[in-house]
Amino acid sequence: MSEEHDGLEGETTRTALVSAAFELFAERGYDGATVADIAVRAGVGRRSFFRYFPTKEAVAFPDHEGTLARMVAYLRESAQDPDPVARACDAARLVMRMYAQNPEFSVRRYALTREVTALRTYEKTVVWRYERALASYLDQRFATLPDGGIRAGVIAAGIVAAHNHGLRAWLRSGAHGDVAAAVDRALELVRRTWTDRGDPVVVIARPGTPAWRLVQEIETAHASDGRA
Amino acid sequence: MSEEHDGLEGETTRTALVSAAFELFAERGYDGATVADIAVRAGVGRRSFFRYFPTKEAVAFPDHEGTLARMVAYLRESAQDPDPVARACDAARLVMRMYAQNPEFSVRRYALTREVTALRTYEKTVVWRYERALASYLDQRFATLPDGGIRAGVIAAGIVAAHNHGLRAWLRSGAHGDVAAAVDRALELVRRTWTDRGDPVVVIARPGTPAWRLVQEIETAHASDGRA
DNA sequence: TCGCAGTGTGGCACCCAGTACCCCATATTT
DNA sequence: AAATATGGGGTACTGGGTGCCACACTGCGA
Repeated sequence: MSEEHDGLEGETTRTALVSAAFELFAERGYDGATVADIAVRAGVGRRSFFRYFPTKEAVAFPDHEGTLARMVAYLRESAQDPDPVARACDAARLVMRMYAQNPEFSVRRYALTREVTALRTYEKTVVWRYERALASYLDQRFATLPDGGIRAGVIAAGIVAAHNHGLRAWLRSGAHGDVAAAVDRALELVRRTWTDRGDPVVVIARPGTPAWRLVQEIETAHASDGRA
Repeated sequence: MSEEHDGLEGETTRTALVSAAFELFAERGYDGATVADIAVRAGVGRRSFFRYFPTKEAVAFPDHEGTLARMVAYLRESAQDPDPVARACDAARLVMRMYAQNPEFSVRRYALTREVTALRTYEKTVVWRYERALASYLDQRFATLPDGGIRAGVIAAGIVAAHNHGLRAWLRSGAHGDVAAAVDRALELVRRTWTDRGDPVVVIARPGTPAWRLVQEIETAHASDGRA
């Protein structure tokens, strides 16, 4: 137990490892910094590094576990939402917000991830977990639909792709501009094409038909359009 | 140069490494078989293993490099196809056919990949390369569309998800049934929702209108529907 | 026939991530 | 004060991956 702590005890060693890692990655690059180096700078033993992070790559994505847990919780309480696709899009926005909370950190990590193969690989497994969460949620909601499983997988993949497209454009720009707007725009494309718009209604009206009659016709047609 | 060769020389050491690897994986599991073991059984030095495969995981996916190359070539010569989404779906079918060529091998690899984390991770990077190829192709074709980049990414992700859904259903079944049909069904969902169907045509015809007149109306309307 | 490059291979030696095991310090309990 | 849980440190080991060098073979020109 050393004399100098940065303040809080308990959660600090973890964050100390993260900042030490990113310092060293900036100084010597990812491969140039060993786990032993990181542990030394963080003031802990090498062995302790692996108590906090299962692999060296994991230290670069310290906040994804929590976000995934929040997403799963969010989806669990969304079992009754009338528009599952929109709800899944909202769940994806949780990830965007996590990135938006630390723009500088996110941008640095993005740059690092672009150039280090091991981190790109690890990132894919992280993204995969999000996609799986969305897909299994949609799968439940689509249980009664024909090809529900396929739809669920395809839509989940589309949501993740759209979300990441918007997010990465923002990251490439150096976190200038509005992330939420970029992600919203991308997600809206997915939501629009996959939320069931139903069949178009054709009303045949002879001249002289009152307007309220037309409205009534259209509304009853739309009302009977839902599959439920 | 040993006395016993299996026949062909030159390409054989690579395939020898692959079969040695799968033998040992079946006997001792993935982690139980070291690269040195594989090399010994294949009759080559440990160092030579890494001349043929960059990592231990890569030996489990020996045929994906070639398939990716074929997909890229196929897409390169598809620059004029009127229906890019359908073309991208066809490109994805190349992967399905590669799996269908060796059903037993594919099933065994699938089982192995399910239970070994390292292989699942590696598989994601493989899939990622296919998705990137499809996305960049669609991106070129959608260059003039608004949100073309987003569409490209989303559709590519959807195609990959649909393809893998059909493929994995077949693999889980032990390679019984028709892969092509399963993949076609899944891909058709994607193609249908993303190929521009244009606006529906409404023909107003009074009683007595001859049938050829109706057909003519509809066809001219459809002909002027394309964006080109 | 003799070099001589190019290429594929084996054999080290080495680095480092990740793990099993043991030990120690502190805190809590009895 | 002794015993016990707990969390972290240290050590040694396994195994993937790399750099380097030496060696064999092949084909080429002198």
